[in-house]
Amino acid sequence: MASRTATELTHPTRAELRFTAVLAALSDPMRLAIVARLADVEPDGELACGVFQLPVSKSTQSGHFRTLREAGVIRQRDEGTRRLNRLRRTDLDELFPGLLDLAIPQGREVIAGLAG
Amino acid sequence: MASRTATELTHPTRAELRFTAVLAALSDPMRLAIVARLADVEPDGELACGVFQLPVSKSTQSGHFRTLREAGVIRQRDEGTRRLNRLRRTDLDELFPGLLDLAIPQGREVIAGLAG
DNA sequence: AGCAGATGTTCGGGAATCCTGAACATGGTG
DNA sequence: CACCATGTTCAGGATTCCCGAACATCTGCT
Repeated sequence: MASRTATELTHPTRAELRFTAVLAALSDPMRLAIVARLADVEPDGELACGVFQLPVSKSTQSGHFRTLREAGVIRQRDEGTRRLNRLRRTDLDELFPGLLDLAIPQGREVIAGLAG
Repeated sequence: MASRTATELTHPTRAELRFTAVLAALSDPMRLAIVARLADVEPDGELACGVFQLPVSKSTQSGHFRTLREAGVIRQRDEGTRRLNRLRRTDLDELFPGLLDLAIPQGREVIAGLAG
């Protein structure tokens, strides 16, 4: 899947990262949860889209990942049938120091709220 | 004006501030510019809505202020015919330390881009 | 008091965005 | 090859955003 032919997995370069886009990407509970789980497997840890069991439809989840990638919060690559996601920690820490450290605990709270 | 009778200027308490709402409020260039200008008159400095000369319509600007207030980023009070705005610095710093210090320079860049 | 100006808010319509189920595409497996 | 698993795309309805126009409130002037 992943339609490699159609959507070529475009990522913004570090210089192209925009604060407003990153904030917009992080301003959603589901996306915060995704970021927090990715932070738990750092560094170099990757998680497939499917392992996140969020209470939203599959297409909505797909949209969330695209939003995060186009904002530059995560990096995606295809491996076989799965799309693997990794947090762009170094880029974000360099440009917006402290932001991820603020967002990640908030994402964990979302996860706790979903489970509990 | 300010329609004191209809919309009673409701502010969230500190405990009611939500990270996602604050991030959403800060994820817009115009609102970032507002925050940066309010930061320049801290502490206890207040600015009327009208002093911000943003390239948006008056009604849009009014909506931006409401978004910021309902997210808990600013505090508003009416004085005569003007609505005065103040940054909720202590609340935000306590709950999300570093976030404003990240957002304010970004807002200044927006302002510089508008002037230049 | 009455009227005009200043400052903001609200309302209605058109544009853009978000969420979802259904259909589609691709890779792995028996 | 048939089948399943993983994700994406598409079309629709609902929500949100932006704007101009109209409205509301306060202040000042005569």
